[in-house]
Amino acid sequence: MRRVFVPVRSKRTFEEVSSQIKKLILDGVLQPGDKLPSEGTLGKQFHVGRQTVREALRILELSGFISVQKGFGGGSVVRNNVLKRTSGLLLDALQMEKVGLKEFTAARLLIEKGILNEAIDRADGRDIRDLQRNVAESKALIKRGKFATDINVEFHSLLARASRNRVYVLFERTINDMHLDLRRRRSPNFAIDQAAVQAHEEILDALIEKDRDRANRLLEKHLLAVSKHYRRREINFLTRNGC
Amino acid sequence: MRRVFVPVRSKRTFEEVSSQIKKLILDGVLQPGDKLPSEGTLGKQFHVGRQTVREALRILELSGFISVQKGFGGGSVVRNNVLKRTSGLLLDALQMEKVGLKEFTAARLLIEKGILNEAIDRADGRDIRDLQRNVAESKALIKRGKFATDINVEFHSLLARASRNRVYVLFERTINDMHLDLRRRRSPNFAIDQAAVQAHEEILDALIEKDRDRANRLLEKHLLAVSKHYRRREINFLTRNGC
DNA sequence: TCACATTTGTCCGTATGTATC
DNA sequence: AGATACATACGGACAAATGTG
Repeated sequence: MRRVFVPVRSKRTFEEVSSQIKKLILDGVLQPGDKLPSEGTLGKQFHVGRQTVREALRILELSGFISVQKGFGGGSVVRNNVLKRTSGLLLDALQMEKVGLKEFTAARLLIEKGILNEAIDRADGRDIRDLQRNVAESKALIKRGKFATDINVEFHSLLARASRNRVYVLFERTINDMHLDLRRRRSPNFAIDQAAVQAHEEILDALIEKDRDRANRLLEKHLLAVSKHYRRREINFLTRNGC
Repeated sequence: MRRVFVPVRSKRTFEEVSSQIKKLILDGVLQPGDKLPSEGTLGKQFHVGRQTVREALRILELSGFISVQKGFGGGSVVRNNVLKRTSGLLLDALQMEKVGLKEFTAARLLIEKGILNEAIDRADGRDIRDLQRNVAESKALIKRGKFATDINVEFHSLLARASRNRVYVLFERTINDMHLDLRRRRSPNFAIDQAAVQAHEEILDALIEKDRDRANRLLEKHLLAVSKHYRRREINFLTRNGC
């Protein structure tokens, strides 16, 4: 016998408003691109004040369900940025827990390997072309002596997309956000960008040839090299003031 | 050449307020349990109105950085619920994307296998005892003809904790939330609970004996059986109105 | 370039509900 | 029961942004 009594906690008004709107979005009644009424109009329709509406909109905005713009023709528009927003919050969560480099690397290895194996099975011509273009662009940057950090990180996002699994995409985005946060804490390093693009090229070759073992070996080597580099630099990972 | 121009977007006042408080929390200046000043006091200190403060607090509350209580002695208290909140938002994100059972199962397999392998290396006596107690309690429930869904789900959380990797813990929590959401859509099923606890017991045995191959085989069989059960029942996974 | 309308952003004053002492 | 301190909620007002004519 479980859950006979349901917890009685009276919802605050703005919570009621936000979950009503959220339900409409999840049910597909409101779709991305649809414009919500203005704050004042919403207030009248819900019979609540404008302040209440605003707090509800803040929640929906932070969750990525809507975006808000000021000015003439502005207002709230339904979006599908929930995934994007969430990865930012995940980063906060892991910062709060002061997650270390070892934990991050282990998780990254697992996720990226899973992605790679699915991508080998599922990648189509377009995926391959995008990955090749990514590597080519990165190599061009490197050749001109420029940093290729962002574009190298994007390689992994493209792989995730090729896996055709949106759960992977979400997890990978989180991992990538953590990674970018890590990169941001150190001075740009050309050698690591150079090594990364070379590794990516080799991994992509193995993927195209569907050589699973080689691809996994290369990926593991690549990720461990990156991790080792951070450890050598003694980066305080995911902490702000070194504590 | 990338990112020469940095996006200029003037922060709204409530965003400025919330990120200042958030930074204090992440830096450890404000710690869980600390009480924030009242909304009015905060407004005076930041030189902003109370509504602005309230919108900032809404953001922090949704993110899990604070909790707010009404009444005498109430107010905002610093918390560490970020991880907990985030998994709820992840669920929203995946609902929004209408993720299917196949994607869910693939991701679940990957994460849980990773967790199991780390747990085999890292679980200490206390972890083992907790897992054993979980299985024993579940078996007792089953024996008395009662459902053991919640406690069976908890088995996987305990495994995640034993992996000593908080990134895994977070991902596993997300997977578990999705799973519970799935279970909630169907009538309780005794057979699946019964099969699950048996699988858990076998997996735990293999874990204690550090028999990696057997543990992985058993886990895969267990998770695929669960997935198969849902597919047979033609559950509309992670969608609300069957579309 | 200059109003103008619309909508969000922000502030203030006030009243109510709620939980603790 | 009453006083207190706080969040919650409402309505009014003005500022700022933004597109239109």
